[in-house]
Amino acid sequence: MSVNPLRPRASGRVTLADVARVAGVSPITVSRALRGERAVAPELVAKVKEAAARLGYVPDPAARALASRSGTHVAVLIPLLSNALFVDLIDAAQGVLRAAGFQMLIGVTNYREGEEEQLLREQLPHRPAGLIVTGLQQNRATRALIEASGVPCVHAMDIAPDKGVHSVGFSQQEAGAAMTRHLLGRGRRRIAFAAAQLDPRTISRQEGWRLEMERAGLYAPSLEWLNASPSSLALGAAMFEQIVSVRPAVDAIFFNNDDLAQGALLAALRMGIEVPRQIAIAGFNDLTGSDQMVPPLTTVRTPRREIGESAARMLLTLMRGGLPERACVDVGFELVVRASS
Amino acid sequence: MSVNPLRPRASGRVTLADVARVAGVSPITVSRALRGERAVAPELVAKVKEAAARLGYVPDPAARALASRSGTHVAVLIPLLSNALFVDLIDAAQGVLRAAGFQMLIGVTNYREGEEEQLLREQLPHRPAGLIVTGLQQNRATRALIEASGVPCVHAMDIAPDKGVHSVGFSQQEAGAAMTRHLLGRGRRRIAFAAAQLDPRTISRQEGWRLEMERAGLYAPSLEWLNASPSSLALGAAMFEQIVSVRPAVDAIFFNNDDLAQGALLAALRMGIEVPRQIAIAGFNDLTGSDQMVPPLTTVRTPRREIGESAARMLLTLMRGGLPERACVDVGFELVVRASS
DNA sequence: CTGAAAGCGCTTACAG
DNA sequence: CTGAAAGCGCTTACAG
Repeated sequence: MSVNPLRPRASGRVTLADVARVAGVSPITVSRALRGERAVAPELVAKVKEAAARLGYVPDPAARALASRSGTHVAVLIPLLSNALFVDLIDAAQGVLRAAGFQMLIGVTNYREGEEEQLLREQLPHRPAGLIVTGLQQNRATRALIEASGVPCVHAMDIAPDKGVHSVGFSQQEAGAAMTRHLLGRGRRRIAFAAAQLDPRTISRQEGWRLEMERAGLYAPSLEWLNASPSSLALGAAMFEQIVSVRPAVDAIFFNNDDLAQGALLAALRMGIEVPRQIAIAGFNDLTGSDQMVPPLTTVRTPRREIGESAARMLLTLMRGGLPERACVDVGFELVVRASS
Repeated sequence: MSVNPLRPRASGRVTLADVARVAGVSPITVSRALRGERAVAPELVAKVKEAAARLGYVPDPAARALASRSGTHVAVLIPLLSNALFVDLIDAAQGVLRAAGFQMLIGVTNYREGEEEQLLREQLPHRPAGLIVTGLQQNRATRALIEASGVPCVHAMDIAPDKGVHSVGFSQQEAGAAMTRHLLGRGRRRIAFAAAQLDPRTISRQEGWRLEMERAGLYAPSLEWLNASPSSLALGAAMFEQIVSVRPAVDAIFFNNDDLAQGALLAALRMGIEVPRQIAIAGFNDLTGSDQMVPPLTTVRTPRREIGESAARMLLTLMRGGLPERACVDVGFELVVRASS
């Protein structure tokens, strides 16, 4: 049992002090050299880095968080893990954040009222270095919490051009309008809007649809089919069956999410209804499988990975005390026209 | 600017010491009373809790982690976020862990060689209170890391009845065998096994299929269709087209994951091949939409939420220093026979 | 059952 | 450019 002189502490863990001893400098100099903070003589930096590497030094995040009052992790709040949309978002953000040395803590609200606020109250004591939240519709208390914490925060998925917040996303309303214009351009007149979940982004898309329908003089409340249940293929199938039976004159349905539209296409198949000859179907998000449907689904491709990356990068800038080029990044969207319309 | 006597610290944060002062006890007593550790006089506990509530005291996780050498979070390592299987797993585990006051940190390996080890090297310095990893096939270095860290660890998805590890899952091989027996029972003879990703659990299922086929005297290497690409509907469609064109005599295909099988069903629809009359299709996992397919998909329902919850509960026991009733929990699986077979 | 002391491993704020 | 001191807010280990 010989004691390795390079690892003097019996506790096992190599600390800053160990590195300092080996490098022949003070602990604070090691701290500064390793973080690249303030000016440290280049030769000392080299000596410190070599010593740290030799000892296999890994900084203790808990000690760092306690001393600096800011952790090395970012908290990300999303509504759902069961929607590929948000999974893509966090997966992309994760990549950027991790490369920069930040951990990511995921909070899921399940679209529950007050859950975002509750999660924040649990998260904030952990001193996250940054925050990414979904959408712009935080309640009063949540906004106050964020503000008071002083933790940099980026809003993902939607954009707020004027407000004093940082956001990355695209105009949900404009996307809803674009799909509606496409269907109108194909000669469809009685275009139903069918949605589930009814989150703020859904409502924005509905607004886009409604404005275009009104402009075309075709809007009617009976074309709106809203269901607050979670989105799913089964629900889409059920909504499709209901719409075609109650309103046989409807000649197109714009579903608010691809899973609904996929379910509708499968229901049409079962019912022997020809798409798009008898009725056009459109979706939203371009989820997995939409290109494989029979017929392939017309939809709006939403660049959620790009949103995740861009939001993470913006947050990185804010966490480093910098100012992002723009406080609001519009990544746009893409109409994907396939055979279902 | 009057100073609130209940919040003496200018820094804003309410600390243990503040609570101790108000309750008229020492800080360590507050610590013990709040954690329910060791015996503290009931009346003191009440006084402390009241003071803590009045001051709105929230323990600082960083300070606690530094002092106790153990964090208040659990690290969970999964292969992919884009597979609903793992999302369900962590979502369920999250619920149990959060209710017990633990945060959850998610690491994604993307099935990359060595990535699990790398993630662990990043995570362990954060002193997680516990670990949940996917499967049982960790490499040597990874197992050594876990062992040396002393952090309690539960393996999810597969089971290890004999080994000295803690596991929650079901027998992947037995599930593969059960589906194969079902297809054989329906009179199918040339049952192909089609798989993507080829992770250890896929290989186990293949083993189950192969053993049953051999027992029936029907095994042939030409029935194995393995593709290391990620699983997707598009890949399932492509594999289906290839199999029926190269081996027209195949009368059933057992796909290793539902997304492949869903893609195959849609491809059959496009090609005008009748399922199950001309060929039977079976999947695995019972993912969203499988019951909506045309025809609905026969599959194996895997209780991943139950696995997540059970693994989290077992870990909770271990983290509290207890010994779980059983080191290996088999949650089983369920054959779901629908019209596609 | 309760507490005074020491310490976890860093960084901040102040000097020089 | 470098460092000695103090402190972040808890818990451990030792007494009594």
